[in-house]
Amino acid sequence: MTAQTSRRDRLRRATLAEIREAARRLLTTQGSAAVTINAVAREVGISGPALYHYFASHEELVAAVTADFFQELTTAMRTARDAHAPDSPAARLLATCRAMRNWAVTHRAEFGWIFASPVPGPPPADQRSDSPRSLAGRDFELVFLDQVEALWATNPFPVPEPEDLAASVRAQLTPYAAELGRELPIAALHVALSCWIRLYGLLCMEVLNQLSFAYSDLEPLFEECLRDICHTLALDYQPPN
Amino acid sequence: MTAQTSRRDRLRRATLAEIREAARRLLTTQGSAAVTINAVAREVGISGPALYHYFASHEELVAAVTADFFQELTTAMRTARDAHAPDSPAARLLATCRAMRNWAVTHRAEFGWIFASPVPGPPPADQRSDSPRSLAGRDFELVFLDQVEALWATNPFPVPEPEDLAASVRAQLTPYAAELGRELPIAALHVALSCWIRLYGLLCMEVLNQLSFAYSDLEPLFEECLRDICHTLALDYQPPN
DNA sequence: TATGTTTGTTTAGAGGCATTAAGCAAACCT
DNA sequence: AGGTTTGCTTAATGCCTCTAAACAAACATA
Repeated sequence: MTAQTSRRDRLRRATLAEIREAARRLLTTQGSAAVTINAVAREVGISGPALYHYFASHEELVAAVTADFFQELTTAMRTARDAHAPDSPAARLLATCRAMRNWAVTHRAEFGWIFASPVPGPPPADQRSDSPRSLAGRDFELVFLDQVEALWATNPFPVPEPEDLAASVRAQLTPYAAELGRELPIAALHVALSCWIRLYGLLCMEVLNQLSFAYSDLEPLFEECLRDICHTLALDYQPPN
Repeated sequence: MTAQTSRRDRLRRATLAEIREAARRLLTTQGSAAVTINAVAREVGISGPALYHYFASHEELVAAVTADFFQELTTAMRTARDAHAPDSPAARLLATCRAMRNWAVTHRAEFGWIFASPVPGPPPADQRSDSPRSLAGRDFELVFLDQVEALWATNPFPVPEPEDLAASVRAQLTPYAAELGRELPIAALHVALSCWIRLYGLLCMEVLNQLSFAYSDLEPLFEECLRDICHTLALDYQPPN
């Protein structure tokens, strides 16, 4: 099925990679506004419109680069997780989260790009959920959720009683839970997502410089957040290193 | 001191207001990318470069509009707060926070603009902290912090022991506390900021559509967050309405 | 009141960006 | 060997930011 890599195929693949690298280089060195079709083409050594043979539009190039970032971040998290045995779920979850923040602060431009790049919500009908960008984003979320699911299987954590879970939350989460197809009750999924939102939201605010008016190093806040999350998930918090 | 409003002054002021209104209209109807100098000028009825007599650059126009949004949001929060007597601090704080979310979801474009608009951190030396945009942003944060301070004065909430507060947090917060000049111990300030970060972060993620993959209506999540915050601040949570 | 300055505006223009169109040459396939 | 696909180029359109030059009306003042 995988087309035999003809000479042309290999060249094309190499150029595609080079283009994405150039785009990323421009982003990290000169900011997101510098990632223009023309500038990237110049960087690669081809002339403007030639780039349209590789990406149909500026938006598509942006999406491809975003997918790259998601994948790299996801890989970093998975790698950190796998450095700990499956029978110590707390260590695995903490390592995953810390790897996430570590990637975010060592790749601020890329992490901010993931956020600030236009995710205009669901205007284009059902959001083309098969685009590489969406797939990579999905995969990213799953790193966390899958671990909570594994945790639930062996060390179930307390969840709100059905009567304490707002009916609308249950209604909203039902389709998503079905789409996930995981063995996680709605209430547990809600707890997991709440934790995820706190983590992700904190990093978002850190990288978008919304907290620099008061804090310069958010690592202690992040660790406090992890402590809270461990408490919520009935895990033993362990400080880093 | 206030210059007597000559005829020219009045006209200028009117044009300035009209320009900012036009910019906002373009933002809400066509998205942030549509807020260009040319488009705004067209909307107002003057021709491109004329707008440079009112704003020195596109960036400055963006900053002015951002300041407008901050002010409007701040006013909405203060108004909601003042609808409750000063002797029911819980009601005042809850009303403030709910007004914040209400403004955010009824003015998604504006709230997202506040976030996504380039706050490139502290590259320009000390961040020109006297720009209208920065002042308005400062004022916005104070709506929340001032209430926590008032709360602290009458109903002090539990704060972490000094030995539980990371030394670096204390070090980081000391200059900010001094700059605030409020009667709030560092530990209490830290608790207040943690609450603020959760609130603001949740709204940020909601408006930036980072949660739409699972939730469509985040109001219940916001109320859960408020419940947590009330618990942290030793307040009685009261459901809305 | 006459004169000079400030202010609001316009058109022209430079330089950049996204994108499309037309054309050319090398690589590929048959 | 000939036709097709692919990669690339230059032109060209229309948008953008921003500067420059020019002009007229409003203002200030001697």
